[in-house]
Amino acid sequence: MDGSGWRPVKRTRTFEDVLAQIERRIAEDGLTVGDRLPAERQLAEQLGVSRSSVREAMRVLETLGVVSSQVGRGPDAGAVLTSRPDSALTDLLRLHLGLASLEMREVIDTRHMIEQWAAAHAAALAASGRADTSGLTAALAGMDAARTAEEFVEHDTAFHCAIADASGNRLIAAIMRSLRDSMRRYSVEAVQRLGDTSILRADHVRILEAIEGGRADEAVRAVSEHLAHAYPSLFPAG
Amino acid sequence: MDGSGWRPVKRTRTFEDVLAQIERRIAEDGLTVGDRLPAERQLAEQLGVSRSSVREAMRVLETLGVVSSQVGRGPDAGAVLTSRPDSALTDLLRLHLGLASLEMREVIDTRHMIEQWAAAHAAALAASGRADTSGLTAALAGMDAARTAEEFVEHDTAFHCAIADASGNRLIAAIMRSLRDSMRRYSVEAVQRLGDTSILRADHVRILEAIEGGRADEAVRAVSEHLAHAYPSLFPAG
DNA sequence: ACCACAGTATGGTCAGACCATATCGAACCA
DNA sequence: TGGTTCGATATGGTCTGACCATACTGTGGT
Repeated sequence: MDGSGWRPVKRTRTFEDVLAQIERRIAEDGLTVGDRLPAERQLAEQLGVSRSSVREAMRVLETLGVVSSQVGRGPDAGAVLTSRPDSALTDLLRLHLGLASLEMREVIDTRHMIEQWAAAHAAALAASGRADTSGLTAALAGMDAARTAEEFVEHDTAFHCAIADASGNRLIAAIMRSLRDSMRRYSVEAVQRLGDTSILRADHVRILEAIEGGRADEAVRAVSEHLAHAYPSLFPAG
Repeated sequence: MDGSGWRPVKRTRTFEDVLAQIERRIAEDGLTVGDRLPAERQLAEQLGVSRSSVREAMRVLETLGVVSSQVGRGPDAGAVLTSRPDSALTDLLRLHLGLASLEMREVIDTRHMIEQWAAAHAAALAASGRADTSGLTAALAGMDAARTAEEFVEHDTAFHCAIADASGNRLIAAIMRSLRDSMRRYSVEAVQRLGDTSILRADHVRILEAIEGGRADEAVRAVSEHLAHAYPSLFPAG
């Protein structure tokens, strides 16, 4: 070890530096959704790095759902700040499920937790007239019109995501969407195994009425029993 | 429109193609944590793309906590499959909070939800002797020894993350860790405002005893009242 | 007023070079 | 035989410069 001091144990890669700079600018300049970042070449020159490094930083930001890149020219082109945590969470779940570092059981338990919370809070908001339940009835109609398990699951997903939306918490809604996206195949198989969806329909109506009636406890119970109906193998005790 | 078929509405960028190929190989070859991906140059040649595109794909995978890159040579060098969803989630939350597309209230409500769930399930596991609560007592001791709000919050975070770990759900534990990381500053301020931490300590003991005693309902109540004590402004009704 | 077309700024991609790091291996010495 | 030294090599990290595809911008002609 030399006496002139320590070099950091972990080197800082250039793109990480670029990331930090961009994050700093977002905070200092108060940038928000819709604002544009400088062009890649311009950013590279400003920061004294190569365009490759800037691009790698952009890939990270894009992966995290913070920017969206558009080619071409004009006001809509370039890297625009957005807020799409959904796809980031979905990718994360899908890849970690693929690596077998997460099990489906964990995903479904998480969904169960969120589902109950969202239903309770949506009901509480509805009780004071601040919940939008139009998406729920629309999804219900979609399920009735569905001709395949895939279609059914699509609208079922929309129904449950609408509950999360109605709960007023965007983080929980984003997690819900990602959970449903990453377990789509599993859900389709569950519906196919079940065959008859009339029980699920009755559950959905019960959930919807509990939420619109502002009865949070009843909504939680309804959600819980609904999941037991949809995945009987995971909730053996009922 | 030409008669020879459609071009996709959305172009597929090269690095997205690389990502799909890598994901396919993970699934087909049954790769898992600890396995190595081919070297960047080799992968580029195999897929017929430039190294830049491979590198951008690597940045994405690294961002999602799926690979970890090491320079040098030997068995540990190169891109190794890992499973670190925590930092990915933390980055995601931090950036979206920075963009003001998420509010602290939403984060704390989510934490409240997870905290209750984790406490209940940790208690249930403890009732059948399958929960490891050693991390809880260690964190408790750490809080007693803390001399600053920062130190206290650090061990407090460890305590609550240990509950999530003891719940046996890695996804929920990862979310918990990310939530706490992204609200660290807020927690420190809350503790400083509070001044006296003896109430929090009593809460923690109560939570720990409820979990170790396998009393899930009591654990949920204890957690809820604990959060009300820690953030009185957010839970006005008690 | 409209349209056609060249100009241009943007991201997307590639090729090739060089650097820093860490291991491997052979040559060399004790 | 055993250890050390030092070059070879494989790896990711970075930079440069070029070219392409895309989509707006502005100009000029009708």
